[in-house]
Amino acid sequence: MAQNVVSAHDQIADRESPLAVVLGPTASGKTALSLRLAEDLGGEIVNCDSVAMYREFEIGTAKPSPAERARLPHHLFDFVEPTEYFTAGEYARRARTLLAGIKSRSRLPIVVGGTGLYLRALLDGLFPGPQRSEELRERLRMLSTARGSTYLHRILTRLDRAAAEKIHANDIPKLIRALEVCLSSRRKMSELWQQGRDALQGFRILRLGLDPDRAALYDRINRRAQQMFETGLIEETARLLAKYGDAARPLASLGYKQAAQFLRGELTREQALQAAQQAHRNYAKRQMTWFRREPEVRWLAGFGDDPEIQTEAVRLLKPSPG
RNA sequence: GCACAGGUGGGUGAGUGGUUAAAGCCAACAGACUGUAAAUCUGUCCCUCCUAGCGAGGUACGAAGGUUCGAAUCCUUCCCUGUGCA
Repeated sequence: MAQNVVSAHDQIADRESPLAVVLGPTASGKTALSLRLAEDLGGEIVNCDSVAMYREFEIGTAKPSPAERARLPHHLFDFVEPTEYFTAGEYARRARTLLAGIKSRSRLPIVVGGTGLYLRALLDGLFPGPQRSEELRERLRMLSTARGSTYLHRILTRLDRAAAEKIHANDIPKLIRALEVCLSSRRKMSELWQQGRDALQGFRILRLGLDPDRAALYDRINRRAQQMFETGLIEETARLLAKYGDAARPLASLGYKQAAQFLRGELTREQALQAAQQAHRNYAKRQMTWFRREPEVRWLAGFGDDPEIQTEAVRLLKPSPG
């Protein structure tokens, strides 16, 4: 059934145009696959990788190289300032605007990335909740430090029992968001949830998922992290630290965090590398857990830079004749 | 060769006679995720069986013996490892 989605929709709804999504864990070859797809099918790349959206974070994010980007249009890379907070909601708005533009040019949008929440925000939408409030969060964070996360959970239970039951008492960030929603909207978050999500309209979505062998993936992750260290990740981190201090948000993310620990003398270079490799592996695992739940994914058992996988992917995306 | 220190589950590392199949941490595996998400959190984690439980049985703290109602914990010998002295 899944294989017929393209042709079936072609017949029924000609107002819907195709949208390709390439998802998969870090280092699975999403970039390589998306380039091939874009070139074969006349596509434009739309990034869905939260850290690659930040300016000045280059080596640790494995962004497509300038040469690769010169081959065809790439969107939503390098547009967030390092000190800026960026969110899934903001991403969804920008990406949707972009998608509409690509559609109007009759090109194939190819959304590529590993950030599950952002992808869901784009495709399925978010609930109609308030945006983040730094002041409120600051107060909640202080409360959490002073009284513990269980205390936050108790407050949430009083404000919104249904939401509290879904969030574990130890999960501080999610507790803070739920409290923020309840307090600043003066409504229960669980009620706002029931209003549903604003799913993306006007596209028939074709999800391609990369699912390489786990051991091979971990091996590739290790090598790539080492390569990042050898090709200037530490220098890049030092530059960012000097320029922004801790204010640059992605400095807390994979690779950068460990490079910063090395620079502060908390780890040796070797320890930092091993910790970075470990963090990338753990991340890949979490991504797989998220994407397994993604609906209607055509899984490809291999890496995206494998020509056979690419050919299979192209075939899946091409409308079947007749 | 002698003298100390030590050998614990995939790793690290507690435990020094009895609620100990053995803390905690890590890894691994599985899961959650509705505006910080490359974040954050949860579960499982010796083997087998089932009526799936704070259930039953079997193994287990370098090895082999011993003491004891009872040992990872005490004793003996042996084997390894580190450090010091030769």
